[in-house]
Amino acid sequence: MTAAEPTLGLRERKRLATRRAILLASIEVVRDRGFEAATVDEISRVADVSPRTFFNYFASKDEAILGTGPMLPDEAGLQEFVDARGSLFADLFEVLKPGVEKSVGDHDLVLLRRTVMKSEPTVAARRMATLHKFEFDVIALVARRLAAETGQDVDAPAVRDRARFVGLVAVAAMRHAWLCWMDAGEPDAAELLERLRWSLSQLEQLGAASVAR
Amino acid sequence: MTAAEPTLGLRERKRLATRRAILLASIEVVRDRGFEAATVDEISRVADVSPRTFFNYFASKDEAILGTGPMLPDEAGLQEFVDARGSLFADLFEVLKPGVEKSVGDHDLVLLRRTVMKSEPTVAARRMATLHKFEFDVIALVARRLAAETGQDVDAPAVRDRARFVGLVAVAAMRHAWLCWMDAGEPDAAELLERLRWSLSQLEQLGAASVAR
DNA sequence: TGCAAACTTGCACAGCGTGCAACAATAGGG
DNA sequence: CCCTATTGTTGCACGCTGTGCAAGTTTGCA
Repeated sequence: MTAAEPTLGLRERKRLATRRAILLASIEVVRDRGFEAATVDEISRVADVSPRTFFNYFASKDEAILGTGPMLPDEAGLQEFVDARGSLFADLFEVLKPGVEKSVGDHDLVLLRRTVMKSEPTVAARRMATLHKFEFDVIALVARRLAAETGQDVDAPAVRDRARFVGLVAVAAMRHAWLCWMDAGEPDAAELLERLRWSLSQLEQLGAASVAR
Repeated sequence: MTAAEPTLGLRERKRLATRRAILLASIEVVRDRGFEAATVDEISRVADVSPRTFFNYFASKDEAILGTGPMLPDEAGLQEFVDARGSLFADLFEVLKPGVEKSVGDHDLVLLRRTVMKSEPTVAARRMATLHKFEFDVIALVARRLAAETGQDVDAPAVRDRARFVGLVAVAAMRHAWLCWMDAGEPDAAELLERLRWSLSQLEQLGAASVAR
């Protein structure tokens, strides 16, 4: 589809296959044995690689089980957001969209992760740490936008403060969308995006709103 | 001052002293050696206890270095919030207040933690995981309030959804206040509380607001 | 004084994660 | 087809985290 890889070399294909095998094995073992009892030895055995190879692909057991956090687009996409002048949160939706879509790309992985998250609360807790870098990036991005809007410096205290607030709150809305999506058991990315758009839009109506209908 | 402990027994006092010695030693070692290089053996040596005793007080190295997350008040305080009918976020401030005050009670600890947080980004990231349980509790509490307000069940989908949103956003505001407070280098709890009140109140004005003055 | 409960410590052990060096497989040109 | 450089895999040794257990020590209390 995306004609970027004419024919991935054998080496590349094997690497991707091994990586995916370890990812799937990790979550399967956690599902079957529980998070605490899941060992790298067992995961490696299931994935059919040596324990040493496991650590060639993932820096830690957590990384394989939890996955990495979502990502922001490249500089071009970021600049587009900085220059946009729509509603702040509506524009944020557009810039968050590709990263969210990508993070739920592997269908099997998403389904496995979901069952694990529900039964293993410690996994959900640890996953939070992966959001920290993402939050940091979002805050920096919002600061760029606010600085551009107001002509102030990105390091101006007022900009920093406001960007932090907007960034943190936006990521909170993103997590809200994600949690509700997981809860509802919807498998597709489309529903997640719709929920994300809705959650972000809700931020602008926090003052007026009460409980939903 | 707080006349709750007439005279703490010798045993109790020793326990508290040991606990605090380990806490301080942990952060000092991290400050001096860095987070990665800080070992339990070294921390125990500085705190003058055996490594085994370290784990009698803290379940993990992280717990000693990161501290536990903030806490909600007891059932009486919770019920007060559930029954209150002021602005939701203003009432939330009141119920969050005691936990926040307590979490920054030990002055030396707060100052040490601050310097460590600034120089060791991995510490800040790991600290996020400690917020997960707190967030969960806040969401459950907000659900109780919304259910009481509307006469619906706490498990009604609309209540769950809205409580999740309000809870996540409120914790985001709390983190905003905390981060700005750390940044500003203000040592007292009073400033933190003022910032918390302000951040929570900002939530209600997200739609209208732009960058600060 | 003497007993019970609680605390500390050493020891053995399983698991995580890394550096290193040997070995295997692939890429790519002659 | 072969040779070589590059890249990936594996075993091994090692240090660190965290736990169960049992022996020894300190405190609480009658």
